[in-house]
Amino acid sequence: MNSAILNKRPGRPKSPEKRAAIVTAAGDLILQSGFQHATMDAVAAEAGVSKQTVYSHFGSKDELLRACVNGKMRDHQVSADDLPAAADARTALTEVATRMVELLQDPEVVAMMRVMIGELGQPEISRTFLAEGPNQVVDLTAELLINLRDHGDLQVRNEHAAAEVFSSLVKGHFVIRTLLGEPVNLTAAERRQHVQATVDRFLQLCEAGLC
Amino acid sequence: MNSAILNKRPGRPKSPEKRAAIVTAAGDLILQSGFQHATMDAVAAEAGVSKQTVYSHFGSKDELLRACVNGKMRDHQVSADDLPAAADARTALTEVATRMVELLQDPEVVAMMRVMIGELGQPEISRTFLAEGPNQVVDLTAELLINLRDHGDLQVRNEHAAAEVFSSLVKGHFVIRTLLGEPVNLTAAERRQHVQATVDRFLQLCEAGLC
DNA sequence: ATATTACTAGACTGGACGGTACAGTTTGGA
DNA sequence: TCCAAACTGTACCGTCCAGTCTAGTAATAT
Repeated sequence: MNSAILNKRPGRPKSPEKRAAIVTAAGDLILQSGFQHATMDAVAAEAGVSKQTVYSHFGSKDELLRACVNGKMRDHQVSADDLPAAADARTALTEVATRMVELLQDPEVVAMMRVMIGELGQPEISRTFLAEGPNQVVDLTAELLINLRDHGDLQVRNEHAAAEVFSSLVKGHFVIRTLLGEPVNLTAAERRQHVQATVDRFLQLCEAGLC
Repeated sequence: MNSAILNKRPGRPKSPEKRAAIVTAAGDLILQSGFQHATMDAVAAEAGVSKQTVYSHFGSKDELLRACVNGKMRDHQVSADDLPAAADARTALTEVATRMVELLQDPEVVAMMRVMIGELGQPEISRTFLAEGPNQVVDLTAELLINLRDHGDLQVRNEHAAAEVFSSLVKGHFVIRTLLGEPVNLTAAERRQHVQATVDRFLQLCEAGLC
């Protein structure tokens, strides 16, 4: 049935497992030590696969890396479904800020940002990353702010500017430090404290009409 | 006199001009297209100098790059001298924010950040950059806040946390966008507007006791 | 069973690049 | 003037790496 649909060609089909192993290996290597350190030989070895197999699944290193980045982006993608439903501004914003902090502390996410920033080479890739990552977060936050204004207890002047302020406050000085290699290890308590302070500040700005 | 001090060795002295040309060439190439794209051959060609001369001034590529980064850092260094003297909080903060925005828009600075972030290779270099760059800015801002509290019209709870909030607000969403390759072209008016909004917000937070 | 394709293992090519060697030229100090 | 060292130019070495080739083996569709 399905085989009739999936296999139009005779002979041994390509193993999806091997393909997955290759992508995983490449991802690991990239996030471990950057883009150009992930050689095709290393990928093949790490995936437990011959180099030729790598080239049979992916035509070139570029293609493999693109597939790899796309996969990672899918893994960490945020969408409208992630928006909290609470109409109470403080609760909703606290929830969002917490998720944002978690995201920013995720080593995979950080490594990905680092690679994206360092690799000027593929402008389309970093463009996509920006759109699906940071910009997407701001856009979704703006959406949330509109919801809170319309059906909640928040006053917002310019939702997009406000969303940028909020995300800036959440990011704080952590991101740049992490990107530059200084390990930032927040305890759960510190994370909570930062989130709360951020939400307090943002709410204050909204009340004062400065957002 | 001085020649007796400067030249202990016989023979032709190394040309400082060539040394400078090499560093400049390397800097240009690095900022243009990253770290590993600046090959020694390219540096030599760009500097109008033979490769051997490059190696006579700098023992290795690493050494050249270090010298190069140090030079750039000296060029853009901020120090306590840059702190505004005004006791009026709004004036002083506006001035600082303006300088920060200018710094963040400087293509050289951005390129340097990008290189530092992308190049995990030399931890000491990026560590230094962090300390002399972003961290230094925050520290100096904190110093300014103390001055304003002690001799001015500002209330600040925790000067360091406040400085981080301030710098985060100034940076906003621009930095990450720029780093990811999206050109952010602010008109002078937009820059002024952003600075003013930032200062307004920060002052509001201070008055509310949230900084 | 057979054709067809996937896969392995390893040798290989070609180009890029860091660094060296060397022969000859220039430049400055003593 | 003469020596020592800085330069140039070019050839060269070793290494790394993307990508290819080959010969043999394993799996699967017909």
